[in-house]
Amino acid sequence: MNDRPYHHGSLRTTLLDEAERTLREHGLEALSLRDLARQAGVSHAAPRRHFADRQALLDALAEAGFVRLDDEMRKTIDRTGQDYEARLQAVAAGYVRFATRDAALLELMFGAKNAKDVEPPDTLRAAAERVFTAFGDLIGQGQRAGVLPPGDPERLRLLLLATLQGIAALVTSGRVQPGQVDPLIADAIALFTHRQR
Amino acid sequence: MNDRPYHHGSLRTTLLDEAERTLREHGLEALSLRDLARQAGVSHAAPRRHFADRQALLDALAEAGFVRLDDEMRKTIDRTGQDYEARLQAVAAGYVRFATRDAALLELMFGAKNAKDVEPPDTLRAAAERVFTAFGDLIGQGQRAGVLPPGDPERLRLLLLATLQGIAALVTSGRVQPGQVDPLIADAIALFTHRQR
DNA sequence: ACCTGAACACCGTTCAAGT
DNA sequence: ACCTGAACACCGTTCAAGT
Repeated sequence: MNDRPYHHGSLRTTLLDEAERTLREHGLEALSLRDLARQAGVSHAAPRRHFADRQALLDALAEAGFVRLDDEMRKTIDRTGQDYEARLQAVAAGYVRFATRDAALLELMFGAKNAKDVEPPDTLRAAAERVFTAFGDLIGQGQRAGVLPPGDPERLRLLLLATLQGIAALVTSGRVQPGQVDPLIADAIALFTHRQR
Repeated sequence: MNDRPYHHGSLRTTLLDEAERTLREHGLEALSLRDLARQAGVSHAAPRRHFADRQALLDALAEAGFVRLDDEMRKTIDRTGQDYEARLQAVAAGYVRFATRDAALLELMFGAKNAKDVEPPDTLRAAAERVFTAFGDLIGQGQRAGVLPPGDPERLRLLLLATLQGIAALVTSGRVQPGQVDPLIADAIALFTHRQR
């Protein structure tokens, strides 16, 4: 512990990893720059070199979150076969799982509280964009497959995103049990595909 | 300012009102007990008599939020006529308006971050319950009117709630413009009522 | 019953100085 | 280029004491 060299070497990565863990296990309130520095074995002012301020760290976390979510989504799409409804169900379930496992991170990603007057950096916006594009592609596939109704794909995309986001919020707040998630998603998809149940 | 009596008289209410305003205008981060005390013209330790700690104030805010939301919902229901779809649209729009106007408050109400290990007080749970019951009633009306599909009303209620919560989240995060809200809600309701568009 | 004032242990942020 | 240490202005929380 004390034989650490003067230069940490990978402080930025260490801070981000540790921050993501703290966020997941103890929430945003518990995330302190001084504490992260302590865990990394550097002085409290050292993080300053890598993150201008606390918000910069949070933005970096959000961006990494979008990158990971995008990754997971694309992997899920690759893994599923040609059955569109099964694919949609899998992607939706994956999204909700991410959102509930990393609820505090998702809040950061959707910036409810930081969006007061500060603009998110371009790299964060771009990472978010990629996720939304992936959702758009998924909608397009469904429409071409005739499983989703025709019409403005943008509206369908927003509606699907809203539904998943909402289901995740209900789980996070304890109003829906994790076991209810998959049937709830199936219900939601049934609405979209106009299959009566 | 300085001619204030030793006993404030209505400190609790003053603190809550001021806190709600701060929450709306500057977000949760900006909410400090010491600052509230300062604005109320009392010492920083005075709020302690009314709120055991910061979390107790946040819980009280959340509870007041549920009470107000419940109030608004019931008023909206009373105001609308017999056209069920119009009523549903009005209630949904009202919910989303509340959620976007008081986004930080809604986060408190749905306790994403405080739900780490602390249990919310009974009064808060009860206030939340009343809102969810109102939603359940609304679903029941729709099913009896034959506008909503039959089947488990609980699932429909969760799905509707999730959709509205999700739409609000998209607005709050700036991914949906306020002007897009009403059409988006209309789209969502159309899905529920199985009207093709 | 309600509020004050001092005290304690934390923060984020800044900046001159060290390696 | 990267990190330290002291300093500053804030927090929430506690508690003896005042009215």
